[in-house]
Amino acid sequence: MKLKRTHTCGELNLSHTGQKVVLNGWVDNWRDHGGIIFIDLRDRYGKTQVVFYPENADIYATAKKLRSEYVIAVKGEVQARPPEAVNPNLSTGEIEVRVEALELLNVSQVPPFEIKDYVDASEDLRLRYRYLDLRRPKLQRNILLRHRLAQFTRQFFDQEGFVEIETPFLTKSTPEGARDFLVPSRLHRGKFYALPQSPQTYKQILMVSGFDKYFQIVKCFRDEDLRKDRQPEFTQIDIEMSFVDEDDVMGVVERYIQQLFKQLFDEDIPIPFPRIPYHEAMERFGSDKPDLRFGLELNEVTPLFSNTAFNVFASVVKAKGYIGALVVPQASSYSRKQIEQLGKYIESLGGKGLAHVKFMNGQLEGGISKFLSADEHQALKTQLSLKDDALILMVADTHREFAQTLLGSLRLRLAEELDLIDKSVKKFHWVVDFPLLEYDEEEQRYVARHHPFTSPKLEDINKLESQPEEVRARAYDLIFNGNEIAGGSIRIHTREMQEKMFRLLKIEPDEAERKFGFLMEAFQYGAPPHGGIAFGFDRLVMLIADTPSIRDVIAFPKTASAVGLMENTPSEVDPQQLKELGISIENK
RNA sequence: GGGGUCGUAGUUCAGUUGGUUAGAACGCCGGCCUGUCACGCCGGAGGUCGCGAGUUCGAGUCUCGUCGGCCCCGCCA
Repeated sequence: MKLKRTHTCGELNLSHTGQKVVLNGWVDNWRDHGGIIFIDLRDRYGKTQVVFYPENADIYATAKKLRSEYVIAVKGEVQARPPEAVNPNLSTGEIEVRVEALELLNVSQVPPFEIKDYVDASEDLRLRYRYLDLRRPKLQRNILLRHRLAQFTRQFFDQEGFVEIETPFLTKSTPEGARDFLVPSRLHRGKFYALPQSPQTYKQILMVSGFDKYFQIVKCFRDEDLRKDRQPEFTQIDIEMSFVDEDDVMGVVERYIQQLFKQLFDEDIPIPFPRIPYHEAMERFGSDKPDLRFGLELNEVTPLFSNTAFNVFASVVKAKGYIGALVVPQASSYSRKQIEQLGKYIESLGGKGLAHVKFMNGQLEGGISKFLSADEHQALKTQLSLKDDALILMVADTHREFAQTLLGSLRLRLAEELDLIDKSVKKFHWVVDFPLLEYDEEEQRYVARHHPFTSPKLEDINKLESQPEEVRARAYDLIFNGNEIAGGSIRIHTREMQEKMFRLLKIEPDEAERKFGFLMEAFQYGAPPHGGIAFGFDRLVMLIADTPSIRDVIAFPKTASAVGLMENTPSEVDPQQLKELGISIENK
């Protein structure tokens, strides 16, 4: 390549007029006027219009053949555009480059879709040709934002005295939590490494080592089903600190978020963030990650129906279940069909159904109103402070939290349909006081809600054996506009407590020893009290980039079925490779 | 594992009650054009209607199966 760039395609302006410059880039668009030819040259910094005149026959002949996505180098003089030809939509729109030399660096086939932000292509096609999709300004902006966030993160935690330490990817499979990705060992036939679900145990051991404040921007791997905000490999900002309690960890995180928005976007985020106990979040919003940008809170109405004749509610009351209501104001125009759709939605989530009544002209009508007594009408009216034109949506289920979750999902859907969310608002808050354990019906035992290294609250320790489900954890989740973006806890740091926890989880002592013996052993050599948190980095970037999918902020993501469409992963391997590993494949 | 939804030209889509030769826009190819910038004008090529069965005189359209994309439930300490 003879012509090496002196400038990028985004930086030239009137002040460069008269200068000889060289630009390298891709043909974004071409306009051949017969005599004069315009090319928009594109690189990641922007676009610059270059002009070919017929004077130089050789160059002009080559220019005639230029097509979309050809890679070229041009040399020429920066000239001011005629006033009527200035393009105000382009940062370089006041100038153009009059080409004196042209080097065709590479041609391109006609791309399978146009590399333009205003041209759509299906996502599978864009994933198949990810390198072309990544040429688009929109995706480039996301990737560059991700880069800036990563750089800010390193700078912030460095300034706060944190040490970035790498932990292994070839780790040990653990019984609790997500399914592991396994890596067979060639040197130890029949044995496997596991890719880390998170560097949890390593970072705790680094605390035992005295590193005090650790962070890492690190890949994690979980072999579970995907969602629009979940990929099998994803990135965490992993943080751990010694000699701290909840307030210290939450404090660092609040400063991090505040400075992030200040430095990157000059936005002021007030701290500290509100803290909402888990129980309250469920009661008021039906979610452990409530979106606080709008109201529409849940109302429990179970007691109103203690003697109801309405069978559906009566059976739920009898089973000590939960009946809750959402009151949608000025919604009497909701059509029968729309309400039916909401009912189908509840059923698709596993609910038994959605009951509704309308409040018009001072009384309840429609829906289930005819099954309710006059007293019940009055009680609903009073307790829900009903005003005319309200739509009341009710869900009942024998399982209290499940019913609340259904209403929580309905609440989000209604907010979307009724446009209740002010998208310019940024709401950060903590959810705290999570239950330490939850009962797993399938496994017939308690499992850790967060993870088995989370410390119980001191004041609840005496309930560990008597009322395990009552014990609260020293855990905290950070919620941003209804999305969980970070979660962490104060950890257990003594062998005794850790053993007790494993016993509660019905993990046999010899299994605990095999899987976590190294951690418990480390605790015996002066483990400091410690705690930490981890951010879902991709999710954070996704929310800040305001894009609907985590795939939009990952250079090479997988599809919903965990397939890499560009490189075709996963794929079969050479039988010789399997032989070396001592692995044979069962018939499918 | 379960549910929903989509699949028609290179791309994004339309396609009526099952009925003649499946359309549009953009892109692509050829021609014309010296101030355009999502240039313009003229002409042209381009289709295994995802795949496989079935119903029917006749299927892009209906039925069943299957594959793939996306979304949700389960799952994700």
